[in-house]
Amino acid sequence: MEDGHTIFDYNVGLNDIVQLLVRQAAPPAAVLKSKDKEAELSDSDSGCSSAQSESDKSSTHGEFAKHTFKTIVNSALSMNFVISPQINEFVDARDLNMGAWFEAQIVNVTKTSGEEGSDTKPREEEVIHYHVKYEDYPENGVVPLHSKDVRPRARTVYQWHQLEVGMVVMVNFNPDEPKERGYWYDAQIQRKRETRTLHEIYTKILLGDAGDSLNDCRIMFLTEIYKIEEVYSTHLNISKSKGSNGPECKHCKDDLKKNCRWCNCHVCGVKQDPDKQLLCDECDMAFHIYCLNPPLTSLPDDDDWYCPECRNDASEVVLAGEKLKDSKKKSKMASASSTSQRDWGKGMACVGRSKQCTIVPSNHYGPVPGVPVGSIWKFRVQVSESGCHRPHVAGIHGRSNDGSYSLVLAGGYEDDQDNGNEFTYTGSGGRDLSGNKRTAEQSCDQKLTNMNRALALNCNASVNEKDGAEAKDWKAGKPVRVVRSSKGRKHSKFSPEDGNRYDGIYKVVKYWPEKGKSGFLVWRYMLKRNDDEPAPWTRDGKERIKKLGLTMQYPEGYLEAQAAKEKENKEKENEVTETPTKGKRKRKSHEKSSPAKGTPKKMKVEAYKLTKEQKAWIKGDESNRKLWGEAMESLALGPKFLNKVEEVFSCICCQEVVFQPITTECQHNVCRECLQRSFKAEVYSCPACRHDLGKNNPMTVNNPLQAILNQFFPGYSSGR
DNA sequence: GGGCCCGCAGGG
DNA sequence: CCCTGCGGGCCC
Repeated sequence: MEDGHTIFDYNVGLNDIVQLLVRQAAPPAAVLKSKDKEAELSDSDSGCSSAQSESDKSSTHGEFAKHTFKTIVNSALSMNFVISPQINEFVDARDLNMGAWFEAQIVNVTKTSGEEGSDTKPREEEVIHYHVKYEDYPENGVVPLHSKDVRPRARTVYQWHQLEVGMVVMVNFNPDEPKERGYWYDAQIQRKRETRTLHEIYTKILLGDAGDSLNDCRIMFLTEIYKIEEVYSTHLNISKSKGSNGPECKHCKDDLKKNCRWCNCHVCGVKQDPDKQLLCDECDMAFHIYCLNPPLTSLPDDDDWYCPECRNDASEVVLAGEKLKDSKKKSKMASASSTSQRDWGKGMACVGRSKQCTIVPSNHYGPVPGVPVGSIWKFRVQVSESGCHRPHVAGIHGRSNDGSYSLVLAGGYEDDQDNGNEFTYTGSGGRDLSGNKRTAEQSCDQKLTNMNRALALNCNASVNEKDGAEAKDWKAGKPVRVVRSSKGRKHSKFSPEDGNRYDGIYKVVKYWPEKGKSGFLVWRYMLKRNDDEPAPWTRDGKERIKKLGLTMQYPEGYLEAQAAKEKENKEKENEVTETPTKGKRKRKSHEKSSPAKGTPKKMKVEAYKLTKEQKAWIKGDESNRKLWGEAMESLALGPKFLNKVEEVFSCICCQEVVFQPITTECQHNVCRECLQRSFKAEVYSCPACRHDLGKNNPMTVNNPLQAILNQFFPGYSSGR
C-alpha cells in the first residue's frame, strides 16, 4: 500500500483475503543502480514511479506523462545512471538561513569525494553539490547546496480532500505575519478542520537545518498546498535512429508504385520521407511523424517508441510498489469529489457482496432451494447473497419485460396495509433522488415502467398501463418471493423484530394507480400469500422454524468484529475512567457475552424429505452411488442437505454445481464445458485427480445426475 | 432521533 | 454506459 491510499482504493471487499508484506526500505533517494534492475524497480519505492503516477494524476497532458514515464523506466533498465537534475534545470532550492524554498536554477553540479571531508566516511559516498542561482535574488550569486536542499519544482496542487493529517507538503506561510502571504515552507499537517463554512489546516512548519519547527501554524492559502516532488526527472537525450527493416513485403510484393500500409507508413502508405518515419518497437510498423495524431514535429528522444495501437496506456499500468492510478470508475464516484470526512468503512452501509447465489439464476421465479420460509438475515446484503432478493436497496426485483421475482416489505410507504396473508404494496419511483440519495419524499407521479411494470406482469391479466388490472385467476400469476424487514414493524405486526425474513410466495391479485398520501400518483399492488410452507407467524410456521433451527444469520466475521469494537470502546472508556487517582481499580463490569451466535440447544431438525421421484433419480445415478451416499447422510440436516449436495456435486474447475456433468471413471464430476476447455488445452486428465481420461474420451453427459440436480436447483443452468 | 449521503447491484 | 433504489451508520 502506498501513502495516501486506502484499502478501498485497492478494491478490497468484505472478507477478501489479502497479503501484505512490509516493503524494504527505499534506497538512497535519488540513486538507482542497475544491479538487479527488476528487483530494484519492483521491490523498492524507487521514487521515480511514484512521482510519475502522481504527475499522471494531476497532469492534463497525458502524452507528456507517458513519455516521461517511459524514459525513466527504460533508462533505468538500460544503464547505470544517477537520477539527478541537469545543469540549467529549474528547481526549488532551500534557503539555508530561513528554511524556506525558492525558485532557482542549477548552474553547475560538482562531486567531492567523501574522503576529503572526513576519514570515517566510506569512499563511495560522494557528496554532490548543486550550484544554484535563486531566480528572484540574483544578488545572492551562486550558492552550493546539498541534494536534500534541491528538488524539482513543485507542480502538483493538492485538492482539499487529498490532504490528510501527517502528510508533509509545501505551504505558503508567513512566520512574522501568520495571516499574510509569506514564503514556501515544508510542513507536516497536524490538524484538519472542516465545517460547512470553514476549512482549516494547521501544520508544523519544518525549517530543515535553519531551525527545528513551528507548531500549530494555520495555513491561510489552502488552494496552494503543493506536493513535494521527491525525485528529479531525467532528460536523457538518447536518440536511437532506426533503420527500416527490409524483408520483402507480403502485401505489396515490393511494388514501389503501390502505396502500402505494411511496408511504408502505416497510416498513409506513402513511401516518402523515410527519415521522418518512426518504427513501432512492438509491431514494427512505420509511421510518418506527421501522420500521427497528434503529429510530432521531430523524432522523439525516447529510445523506444510505440505506435498508438501498441502503446500501453501507462496511466493504466500499475507497477509493483507503485501508487495506484485513479481508476475511471473510482474517479466518477461521489467520494472522489466529496470533501466529506465521514468514515464509511466500518459498517454494512456500503459493503459489497462477498458471495453470490449461483444455484438459481437471477431471473428465477419461486423459492430458492435451501432457503425455507422463516430464513432470516440481519442485513439486506445477505438477503442478496442468498439469492432470495438480489437488489441491495431496491424494494422490487424484476425486469420490466418479464416480471418480478421478489420484493421486500420495509414500511417505506405508510399507506401500505399488511395482514400477513394479504398486503398492499406501493411501486417505486416518483421520488427526487438527487443528492445521491436512495430514498426521498414522493415528489412526482409514478409511472408503470421499470420495476412497477415488472410487478404488474406477475398479475394474471394483460398489462394495462393506464388503469391497472385484476387477475382472472390470481393463483395463476407469477410467484413473488416476499421478504419482510423489521423496518416494517411500525406499520405491520407481521414484520420480524429484527432483520429480514423470507415469508414465502405471494401472487399479485390486482394493481391500480392511486393518489398516495403525498398527493402524487402511485402504483399500488395487492398480493396474496400462496405457499404451502406455513407462514412464520403461524403456530405451524413457528414450529417449523424451530425444527429447522433457523436463526438470525449474520455476515461472516460480523459478530466477531462487533465484539472487538465493543471491547475497544470499553477499553477506551476504562482509560478515561481509570485515571490512577486511587490505588483501587474499578471493578470490571460483567463481561457482556457477545450477541448469542444462534447457539440453540441441540435441537432435532426436521430431516429433508426426498420425493419418490427424487429417490428414483438418485438410484438411477449409479456411477455416483458413493457420492450420493455421502450426501444422503446429511438429509438429517434439513434444508442444509441442499448445501451438502451443492458441495458434493460442485465442479472442481468452475466451483459451481456441475452443469452437463461428465462423471469420470475415477468418480469425479466435471462440467462438460470445463472438461472440453481442458482438452482444448491438450490436458487429457481428470481435473480433480489427474487420472488419464484418454484423448478420445466420449464425454457422455450423466443425464440422471443432470436431472436430479435440475430438480434440486431448478433453472440453475440458465444462471450460468 | 433524524438527516445525510455513501458503494453497490441490478436493469435498461 | 447511465439510471435507479423500502440500506445503513455516522454525525449533528
